[in-house]
Amino acid sequence: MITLKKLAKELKVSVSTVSKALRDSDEISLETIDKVKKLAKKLNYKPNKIALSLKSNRTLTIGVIIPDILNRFYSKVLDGIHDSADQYGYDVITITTKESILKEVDSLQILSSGTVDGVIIAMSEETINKNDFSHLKEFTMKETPIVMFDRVTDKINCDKVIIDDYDAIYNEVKSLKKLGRKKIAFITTINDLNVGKYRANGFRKASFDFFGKFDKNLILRISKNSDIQLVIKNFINKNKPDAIISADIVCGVISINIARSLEIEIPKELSVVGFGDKTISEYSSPKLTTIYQHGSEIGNRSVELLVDRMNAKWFGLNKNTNSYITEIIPTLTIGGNSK
Amino acid sequence: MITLKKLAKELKVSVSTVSKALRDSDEISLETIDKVKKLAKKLNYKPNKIALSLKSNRTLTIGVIIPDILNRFYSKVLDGIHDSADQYGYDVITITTKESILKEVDSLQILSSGTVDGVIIAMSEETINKNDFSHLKEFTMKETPIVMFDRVTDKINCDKVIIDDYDAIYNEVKSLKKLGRKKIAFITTINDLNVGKYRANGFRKASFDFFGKFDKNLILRISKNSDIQLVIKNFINKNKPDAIISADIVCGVISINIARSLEIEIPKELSVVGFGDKTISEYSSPKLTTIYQHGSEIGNRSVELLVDRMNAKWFGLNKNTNSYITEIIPTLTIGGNSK
DNA sequence: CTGTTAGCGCGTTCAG
DNA sequence: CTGAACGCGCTAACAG
Repeated sequence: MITLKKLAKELKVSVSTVSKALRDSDEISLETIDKVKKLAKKLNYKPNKIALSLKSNRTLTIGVIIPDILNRFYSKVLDGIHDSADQYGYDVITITTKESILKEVDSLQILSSGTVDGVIIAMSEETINKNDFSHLKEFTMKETPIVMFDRVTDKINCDKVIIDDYDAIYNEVKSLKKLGRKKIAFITTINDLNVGKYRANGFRKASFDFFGKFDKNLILRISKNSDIQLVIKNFINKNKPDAIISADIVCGVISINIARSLEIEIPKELSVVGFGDKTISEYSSPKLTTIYQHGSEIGNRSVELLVDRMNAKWFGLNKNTNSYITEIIPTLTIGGNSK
Repeated sequence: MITLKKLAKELKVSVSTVSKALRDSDEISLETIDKVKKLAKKLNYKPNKIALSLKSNRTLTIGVIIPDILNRFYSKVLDGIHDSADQYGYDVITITTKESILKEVDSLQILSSGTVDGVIIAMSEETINKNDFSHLKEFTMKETPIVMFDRVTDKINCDKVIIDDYDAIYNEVKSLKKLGRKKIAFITTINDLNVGKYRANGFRKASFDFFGKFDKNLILRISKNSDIQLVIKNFINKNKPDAIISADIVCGVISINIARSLEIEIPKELSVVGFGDKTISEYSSPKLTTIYQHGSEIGNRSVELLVDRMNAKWFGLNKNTNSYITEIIPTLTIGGNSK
């Protein structure tokens, strides 16, 4: 590794002269600057980030804690985080909890030993179920800023970024009704998550508002280990809905394909709407009507909020420490089969 | 931030006493050890990783450079990397190149300023197309070990982990023939990638070996911006294959759904095989016959190889510096529609 | 214009 | 048993 010391030795000057020369200090003669820079370039000198961090107490790295990197939504958010972080000059260190609260606690520990300047987190399923946020509470007591997204809780005071799950579904029911649909079903595999509940609530409320009643037979909750394809097939056969809203990212596509195999015409006899993105919608024919979650925007905004907090900390910019922002990223329904 | 210094001040002892006490040194009285540890626990003291790194010249962090985190294959590998890295006690910092050689060069720069102990990389598409590996060559000259996976090149000397793309397709043709298929088609959207070429070559060779000829009309190369669904539909109508092998992760599922919409019975009239994983195969009905890439295993092995090199560097273990390993992870075909 | 000194947080000498 | 001194690589305040 090339260090200032080595350059200094080679040039027979002091370390600080080299340091200053490389930063174009006007305390150093142009001649020396030139000499130093030439050698630095030749030996491909790179200032050691670790040493810089130790001095400045900033690592220019942010930590991201997510439940699962294989979940398409989270990988989209992560992608957005990467993009924005890159723009602001931050590196990203990611840890996945696999939905375990234990790993979440560990992750927070790891990140609180000075490796990152800030943290972005979506809580694990277990954390939500156990309703135990003590590790997060503890973390917010420290000086490292934290931003929560998607899986959030009122119990923790910090900036948050979420999508309007409730409204997304509510509005979907509304426009399906406008298209003349009369028997709208709701299929979910994520009812134990907050987001899943919000979406189900949106559906229930909309059913009341637009149809005057809510038929609970039209909600299909699928448990983790069941044969999704089979369950949906039976459900469609039994209930014959003319529209299906999927609360998650897979059931929409599956429903379309099942319906086709049952000789149901889409969108004539059945509209299918679900969360997803462009790639997901490609998987079915006709394409799924997709509620686009703006995963990358969520990532972008999370980084921006975090950067604001970090700047406030380092540069003492005017940022009210006691008031936190909860930002709601709207969903968008595009394309597909329901027109 | 709680430091040794603060603890020392609080307890009115010297910094080194605190340091030793925390590490159970027998130079320190049990009484003092107890006192120190109690306070450390109370204040939740965590040794500063940055300072440790500066001293030891090790960061216990590995850097990962991948073309795209939204690509399911790479996110699976990344997941495997996370798992193994975690086991070995390493953090993971990830950078995505978005298939740009420029970003790849940058990424390597970023990671070579002391932030990571080792690097795992899959090259960008642009790097491969331009055939320009100088930045990688340069990197291998430094002391930071590097492991390449999936997108690799002979030009660079380092450990590598790849899958047997050629054999995977070759064997697939073989078993489809065994099932009585006579007109096997090959659909690809990734012909400009090495892996795409290997797979196409496997198909070509197998066609010769098992059918005595190769009909190039049965290879469908789809360009980036075309309407995949439409192109495949026309292709099937025109060529009427009785089996389709998809070189990538999307065309298999799409083909099944298109075929169904054309009233083609699967698997009776048409078998469809493609790369993917369990989730992907759920997207079609009947399910896709899936060539499983073992993404996580690739990640696991990459980390293991890297850890070996890093250990060799730090602890001088017996590891031949001049001989590098190329590990081939076999594919596996599971389930689906072709029986 | 250049060099010396100090200090970021830590662990490891070496002296008391 | 305890503390002072040193060095990891770097910058900044202070001397010359």
